[in-house]
Amino acid sequence: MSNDDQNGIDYSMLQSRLGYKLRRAQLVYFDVFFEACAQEGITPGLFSILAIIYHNPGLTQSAVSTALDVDRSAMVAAIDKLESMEVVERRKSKNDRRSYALYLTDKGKEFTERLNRKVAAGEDNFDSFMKEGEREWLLDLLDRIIAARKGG
Amino acid sequence: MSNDDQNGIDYSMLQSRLGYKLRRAQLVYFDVFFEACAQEGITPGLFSILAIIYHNPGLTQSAVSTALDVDRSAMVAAIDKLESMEVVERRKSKNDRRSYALYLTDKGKEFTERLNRKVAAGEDNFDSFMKEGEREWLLDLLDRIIAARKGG
DNA sequence: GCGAAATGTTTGACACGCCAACAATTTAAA
DNA sequence: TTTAAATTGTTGGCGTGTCAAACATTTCGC
Repeated sequence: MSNDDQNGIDYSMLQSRLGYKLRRAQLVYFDVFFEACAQEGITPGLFSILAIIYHNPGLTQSAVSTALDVDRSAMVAAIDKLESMEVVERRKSKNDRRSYALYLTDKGKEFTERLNRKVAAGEDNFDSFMKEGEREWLLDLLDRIIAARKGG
Repeated sequence: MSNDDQNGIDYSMLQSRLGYKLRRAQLVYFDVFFEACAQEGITPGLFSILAIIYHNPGLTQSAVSTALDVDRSAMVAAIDKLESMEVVERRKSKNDRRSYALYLTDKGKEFTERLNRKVAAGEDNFDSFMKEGEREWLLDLLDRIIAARKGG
């Protein structure tokens, strides 16, 4: 077995580096993910926000940001954009006058469902190299990696 | 089976999205990778460059950039830094007066080997949640994903 | 020999993550 | 109850990384 690719480059030191391989593989799937989202005029990051709000209506911006593990300052421009697209709305919370409760509009719900179908189809369309059951196994292993984040 | 995490958030739409899970997992391993590199005053991107030059001495900057799938303009500052650390040197190519041939210095070879041990140890130290043989399986599957990049 | 392509390089735009502030508000402590 | 500490949304700055375009020098194809 060789450590060369088709260009004759020796990748020995990177061959068994999960950090490197995960990055390259993530870039590949990001393209798939991105292309599906772009068809609906949106980015993968914005889709993940919609996906969270869809199943968790009423969440605050901070709650969404911690759910997705992004900085809450990044949420401002994101919700601004989704609100300008009329798929998300900020409602003033009665309990806490500091925060907003986030909801999808009717248009937003339909938009998110269509987006979800498109993204899922885009990924499934790219799974031809996977053997039976491998996808589920991969998702499970990735979950374990994510869960082991802090001092597993 | 629930789609909630420990905070009671419903992740249904993201639960089986490889694009999302790969990104999260990559972030986790990037931290491991980054920490190991930081101990030697370097970044994961610079390590990958060293790893390529280590096993492929004499490569041009463009060859390294295509091998790592990064823009060749990004190579300039990277090699500048590695040269200032005296681990890499640009030698003028006799055949092609446009390009440089990249080589590791003796110091650079030792540096890269120590770095490689540290990065590998950092990853192995984080593999406790993996079952026997799972790591090889994962690396193989990631390779297939990367190889399927263009029109799989 | 002449036009096309490659190499290293610079530059500018753009996005993104990270961190530090800040005002308004809520919570906890004394 | 008064006061200190924490939270929320928001802005701004800084560093990074990506991407595209341009450029001079040099090489390659015809």
